[in-house]
Amino acid sequence: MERSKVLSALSALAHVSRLDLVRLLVPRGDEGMAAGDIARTLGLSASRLSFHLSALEQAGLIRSRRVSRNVIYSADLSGIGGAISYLLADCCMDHPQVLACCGASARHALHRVAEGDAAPRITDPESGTPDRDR
Amino acid sequence: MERSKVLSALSALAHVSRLDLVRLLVPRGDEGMAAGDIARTLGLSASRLSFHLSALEQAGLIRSRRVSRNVIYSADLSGIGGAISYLLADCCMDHPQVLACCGASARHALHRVAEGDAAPRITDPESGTPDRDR
DNA sequence: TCAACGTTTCACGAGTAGTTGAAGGATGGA
DNA sequence: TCCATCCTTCAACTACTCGTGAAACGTTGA
Repeated sequence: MERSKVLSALSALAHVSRLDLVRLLVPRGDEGMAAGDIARTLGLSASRLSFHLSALEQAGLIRSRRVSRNVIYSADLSGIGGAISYLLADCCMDHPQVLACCGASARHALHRVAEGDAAPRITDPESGTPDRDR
Repeated sequence: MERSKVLSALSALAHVSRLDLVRLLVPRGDEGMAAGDIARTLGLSASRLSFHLSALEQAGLIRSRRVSRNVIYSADLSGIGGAISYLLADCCMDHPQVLACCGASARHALHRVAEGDAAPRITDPESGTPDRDR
């Protein structure tokens, strides 16, 4: 992941509403959530939500698709993972003390990953994602 | 780690000079680096550097100590790790697809951590550091 | 005590991000 | 075609962040 992409991802995440947005969308996976439902859940005005959503989308952390009248937003897990990965690997050089802070739960989950329980595709969005929107 | 702390850590990292600062300091471990040397290395003015350093310190990502006339800055690895850990665990709920993006090296390192080989050596300065700018 | 050095703080101007409310598309149903 | 609904974009404003240069601060050695 390029540095400029990581920087925009970090500044996108450095806002309480947008962090809430990601927290809300990640567990919902590809199913996602309509913008209106998100606004009601988080108590944001439509225009403010739209502003934050487009910031996150431009940073490659979420994606959108239109379904009839609604626009469904879902987390871009590889984008989020890419940013975290940059911090761990390129920025902290996988320093053991940093990794140790990532806790037992991650370790657990990583074991699951190693055993093949991971979600199907992890591939880079740049290459493969075409045109679900516009 | 509290949310407000994570938010300030993220916005501290969301700046090219400060990301460079962390990248510079992490491989130097506790040994750290004097502010003047950092300024020369990164080509920053003294006042600008001081501003960025105090932003990082307030966010809990680095720490400082005075040694004679110099102020030595070093990475706070648990602070950095705590912020990344929040992103992985609290924000992404250790989603396997996010963890999968963190790459083979982190997985390797985490396995080492899980096996109890955690954090014995922290300082590892000149050996393998890929400092592109110096 | 004083000068030199390394670092921080301050004041200022410029640029950018965040919020609000209103207006502007896109879509679906009558 | 018209209207309601859902969402985005725009304009205006405020608040914040960034960068520069100058001054201030703390430490050291003569």
